[in-house]
Amino acid sequence: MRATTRSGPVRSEAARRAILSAAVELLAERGYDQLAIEAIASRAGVGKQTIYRWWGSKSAIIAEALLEGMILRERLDVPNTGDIRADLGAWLREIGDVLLSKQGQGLARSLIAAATDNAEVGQRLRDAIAGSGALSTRLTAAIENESRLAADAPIDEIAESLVGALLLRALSRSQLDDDAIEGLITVALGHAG
Amino acid sequence: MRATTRSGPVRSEAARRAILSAAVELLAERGYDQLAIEAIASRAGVGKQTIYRWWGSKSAIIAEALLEGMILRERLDVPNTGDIRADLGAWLREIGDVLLSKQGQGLARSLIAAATDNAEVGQRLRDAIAGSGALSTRLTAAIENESRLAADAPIDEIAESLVGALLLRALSRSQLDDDAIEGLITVALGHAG
Amino acid sequence: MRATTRSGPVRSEAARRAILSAAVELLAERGYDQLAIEAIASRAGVGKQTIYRWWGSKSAIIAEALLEGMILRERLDVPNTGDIRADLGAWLREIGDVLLSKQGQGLARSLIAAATDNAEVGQRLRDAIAGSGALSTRLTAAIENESRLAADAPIDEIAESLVGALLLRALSRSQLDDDAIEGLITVALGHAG
Amino acid sequence: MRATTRSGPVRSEAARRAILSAAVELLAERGYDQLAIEAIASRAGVGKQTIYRWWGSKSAIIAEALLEGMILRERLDVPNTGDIRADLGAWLREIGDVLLSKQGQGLARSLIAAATDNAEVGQRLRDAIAGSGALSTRLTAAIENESRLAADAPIDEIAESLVGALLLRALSRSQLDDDAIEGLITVALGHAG
DNA sequence: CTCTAATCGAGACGGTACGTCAGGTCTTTTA
DNA sequence: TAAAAGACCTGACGTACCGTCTCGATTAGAG
Repeated sequence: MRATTRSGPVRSEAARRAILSAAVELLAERGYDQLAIEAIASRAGVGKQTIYRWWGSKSAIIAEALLEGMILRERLDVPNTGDIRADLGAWLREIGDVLLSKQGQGLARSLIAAATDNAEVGQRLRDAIAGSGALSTRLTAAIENESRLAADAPIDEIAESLVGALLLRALSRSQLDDDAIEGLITVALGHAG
Repeated sequence: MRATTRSGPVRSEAARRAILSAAVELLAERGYDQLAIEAIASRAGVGKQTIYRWWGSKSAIIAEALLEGMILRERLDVPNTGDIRADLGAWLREIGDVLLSKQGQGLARSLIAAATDNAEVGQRLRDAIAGSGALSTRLTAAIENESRLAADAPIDEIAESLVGALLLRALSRSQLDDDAIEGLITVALGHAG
Repeated sequence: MRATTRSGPVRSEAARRAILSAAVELLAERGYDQLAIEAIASRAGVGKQTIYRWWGSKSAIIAEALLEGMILRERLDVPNTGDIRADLGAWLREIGDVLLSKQGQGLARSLIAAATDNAEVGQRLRDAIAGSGALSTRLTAAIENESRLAADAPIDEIAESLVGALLLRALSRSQLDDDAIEGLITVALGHAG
Repeated sequence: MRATTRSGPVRSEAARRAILSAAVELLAERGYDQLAIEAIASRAGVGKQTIYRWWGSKSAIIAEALLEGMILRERLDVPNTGDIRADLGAWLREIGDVLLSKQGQGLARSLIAAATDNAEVGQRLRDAIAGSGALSTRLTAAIENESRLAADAPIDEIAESLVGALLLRALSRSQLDDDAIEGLITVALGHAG
């Protein structure tokens, strides 16, 4: 008894990449709501069926592009100068520029919109920004080396608070000024009376 | 010199309310993406044009319903027993039930989706939960009476952090368990090492 | 006992004329199918209800305009030089110019379209061109004075044939060249072998 | 060097026929003005886009149905007993029944209405009744064999006169009685004094 | 070196919803 | 109480995409 082995051509990597690229481009240009599968297919020079064969929805395409680092790839690292307060400030400023600036607002809201109809996008978005990645690592390091954070500081919730505040800003279209950044850091790092 | 007064019939309040009600019902039933203007019109027993005459998009309808308190009306008050930590815990549990429970998740994500294409929804969503309303008031009271919060605690940012974290949970479909609630409160109220 | 006299303003003749004029203008500009009651009202500076109060349909407006001679008023007279053949030729050329020329085709087809949904328009169109008016009169005169037509020539049917042929040309968008005019006259005036 | 052949699915003949049939049915039931593309699509069990993909207007559908002989197929032949006068009488009576009778009036006016916004319908309508088809043929035969028509009788204009008269009758909703038929035949076949 | 099966680009198909236009009715204000 | 203005419900318009389904051509193991 043998496993029946498939014959015929194999999935085209070129098509896959073209689709992801087209999707990312169009997401930036038009926003998630205006992003049409037909437009992706056309831009990628691909038949619609090739998309439907491999992805179940447009949010799944975005999820995969996110996973491949084709969106939000750079500038999400938290610096580590030894001063957690300064580092968080720099990071918030950086990420605020990317996500909340005039040009970037669309992107942030597009990703949020994608997350609303695909759990995986939500997860990956969270991971990409707050996740096991850079932010948590930096906070952990701060506990050990900087004694500014209590040893039992709730790292996950700190990260969530920061990222959640960013999300809320993106939704309400408000910029992140210096005072707000200061305030958020104060909350994150503790401010008991 | 008088202002020229328009003659002719006046906007129908009955139609306006029927539209808002239908929109709220359908939002809960189907979610924002599946919410069709035609369905609202049909459920409200109204012509589509009557909707387009007064609102520019479906998100504008949601924004108005939010303003009228037709969504998220109840259970958003923060209790005041004199113990801010306990009160915040109760409030988070309550609101977590509304927004993150099986039935409620749709609502939270629907509101977020609506916010992604309408700044006003974003603003009002923020106000409705974190706004000048209950949460800030309770935190201010805590500063004065409970000496758990420093006098200069950044109240707005605390509220933003809490609400943002809730929305982030809604996006990534994670429940709010007791540990998470504890963590969030610790962040909110300060936990310096 | 007195007759109860109606109070209040009486039908506005100004409005009536404005409506007919606007209808005639728009009929010429846009054609019957594109002729909208709302456009007539707007152009006439009149409320829609003022139209619906007095007319049952847009074709009824056209019928009245036709009756008032606001359409097809001029150039429909048949000349009478004593030579019926020459006179019919001149008349056909004239009317052919009005109804079948580039600019006029629309008018002819518009009137035909109006006739398809209003019997009165059909009747009046026929009367206006072939009717008790000029054409029949001229043919009758020809019988008496020119002995080219038999005394019992079926005048009504001759007129019908000529006008019908013109309308048929309008429908099939064919011009009326000299040969066709000759042929029609030959048919009209008799040509037995 | 070969012509590049399109790949992909091919036009559905079933859909095409269903659309034409539905259109013809609805034309008879409701008349041209009340004929809605949506109703055709629905009756044919077809998406609207499938109609718009292949036809530019509802009149184009009627034009094609006319070309396919789905309308006015039967009973338009002119009999040939050797007596042109009798034959034309029979034909006029026949066609008058079809087009001008209570049931048929709608059809005649519907076709005329279709012709007013589509040149092709006008042409085909003319061809179907007066065209190179039966009527002209019969008249030509009469010239050769019956010596009732002069050799140079203007056949096209005779046909036009007859059909035009029918058109005018249809527009003015008047029946075609025996006297009128006699008169028209007299005009058609010549009656010089 | 064929045969077979799956992939690909293309795009037609039955649908749903869009946002707009106009129809005919009803309501309000002004004259 | 007619007339202007215009809101209302209805229904159809023509368009954009949806997700499914053919097509014909191409391509890579299996026999």
